[in-house]
Amino acid sequence: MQQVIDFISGYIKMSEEELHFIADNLQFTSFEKGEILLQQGHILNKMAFIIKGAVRGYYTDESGTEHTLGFALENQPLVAFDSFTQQTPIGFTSVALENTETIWISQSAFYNFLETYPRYEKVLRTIISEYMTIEGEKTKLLRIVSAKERYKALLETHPELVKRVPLKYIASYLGMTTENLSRVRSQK
Amino acid sequence: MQQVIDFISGYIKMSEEELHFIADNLQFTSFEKGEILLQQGHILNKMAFIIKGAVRGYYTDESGTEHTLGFALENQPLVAFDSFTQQTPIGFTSVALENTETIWISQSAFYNFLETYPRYEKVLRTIISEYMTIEGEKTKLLRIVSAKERYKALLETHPELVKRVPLKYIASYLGMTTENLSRVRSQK
DNA sequence: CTGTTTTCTTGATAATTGTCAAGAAATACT
DNA sequence: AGTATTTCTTGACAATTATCAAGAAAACAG
Repeated sequence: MQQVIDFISGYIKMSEEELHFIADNLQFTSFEKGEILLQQGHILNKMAFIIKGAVRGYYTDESGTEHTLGFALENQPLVAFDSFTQQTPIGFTSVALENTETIWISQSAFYNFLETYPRYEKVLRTIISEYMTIEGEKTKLLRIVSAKERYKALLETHPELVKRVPLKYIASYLGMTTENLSRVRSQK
Repeated sequence: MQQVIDFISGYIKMSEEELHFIADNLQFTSFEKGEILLQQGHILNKMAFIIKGAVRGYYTDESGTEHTLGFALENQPLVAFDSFTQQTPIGFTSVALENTETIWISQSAFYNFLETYPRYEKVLRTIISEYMTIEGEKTKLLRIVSAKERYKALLETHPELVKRVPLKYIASYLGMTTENLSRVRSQK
C-alpha cells in the first residue's frame, strides 16, 4: 500500500483526504508463478500496481506463436491504458514470472478519484507521457538490426531484466530465437 | 480549419464558445517537400494537425543511420506527446514527404483550453488511448519475423501508405533494406 | 522535351539467423 | 538429496537477409 502512495507522491503531494480515498479503494491480490494477471482479448475494468514480483507481457499471433512485448517489475503500474479507456479487448496477456503481489483499483473508483480531485489529471498525463517515452525507447531497441547489438543495448539499459528473466523470454522480447541469443551471448 | 473542428467533433459536441477559442489560437504553416516539421533533440512547445500532405517520422541513431518510425497523413495530429508534456527533447525528426499544410496550437493555448473546458480531459484521454492502440499494432507488425509477411501485413492494413510513400522509406519502416523489400514485392 | 537526379530492380556473394537435434546445466519438486 | 522438469548451450545445415555493384525506371527541373 505504501508503495502505491510513494509512487503517486513522486508526482504530487497528496492530501490526507486523497490518501484515504485511494486507500479505501484498493484491493490486494497475489499471483503464483505462472498465473495470469491480464488475458488477451478480455475487457479491462481495473488497473494494477505491482508490489512485488515480475510479470511478462506477450501476445499470441494467428499462428499461435507468442511474442513477448515487455516486462513489469515491482513498483510499476500494470495497465492496458487503451483497453481500460476505450473498453476494447486487451492486446496482450500478462503472466507472473515469479510469485507476484499486486494492488488493483477499479475503473469506477479511478474515474471517481479523477473527477473528485481533478488536479490528478495532470499527474495522469505525466505518467502517460513517461510511459510513451519508455515505449519509444523499446521501439528503437527493436529496430537495431543485428541481434548482438540488440542484446547489448538491452544489457546496458536493463541489466536487471537480463539477470532476472529466463533467457528464452529475453530472446522472444528481442525478436530472436533462444539459440541465437545463446550464441550472441557467448560471443564477447 | 474545418478539418480540425471535424476531428475534435468526432469525439465531443463542441459549443460555439469552445469553437471560437480553438479558432482564435491556431496558426497555419506550409511546408515544402523535404522541409522539417519537428527536429529530433528539440523541445516541443506546440502541437500540429496535418491539413494536407504526408510526413515521415524517423530517428537517427549514434552511427548516423536513419530509422523510419512512422508516417502521418492529412487529418491526423502530429505530436510528440512525451516531449510536449514533459518538456524533454523530441525523440524523432518529422520531414514532409510532399508539400504539406499544417495547423499548430501552442502549449500554453492548449493547456489554457483544457483548464477552461475540463470536459476535454476525457477527449484527450480517448485520443491518447487510441494512439496507444495504433502504436501497439505497429509494435506487433515489427515483430513479424519474415520480411515478406511484414510487408504483406502492412499492405493489408495500410495500402494507402504503400502507394503513397517511396518504397525506400517503407523498407526502413519495416526494418529491412530497400533491396530486400524490392525482392519481397516481386515474389507473389 | 531533355537531361539530371532520385528511386527501384536485379545479380552475385557473404553474413546472419533460423531450424532441428542432442546433450549439459540449472531449477523445481517431493 | 535425488529425480524430474525446465532452461540453456552447442553443432550442422538450410534459409533469409545484407552488402556491393550496376543498370532500368520514374520523377523532377529548366
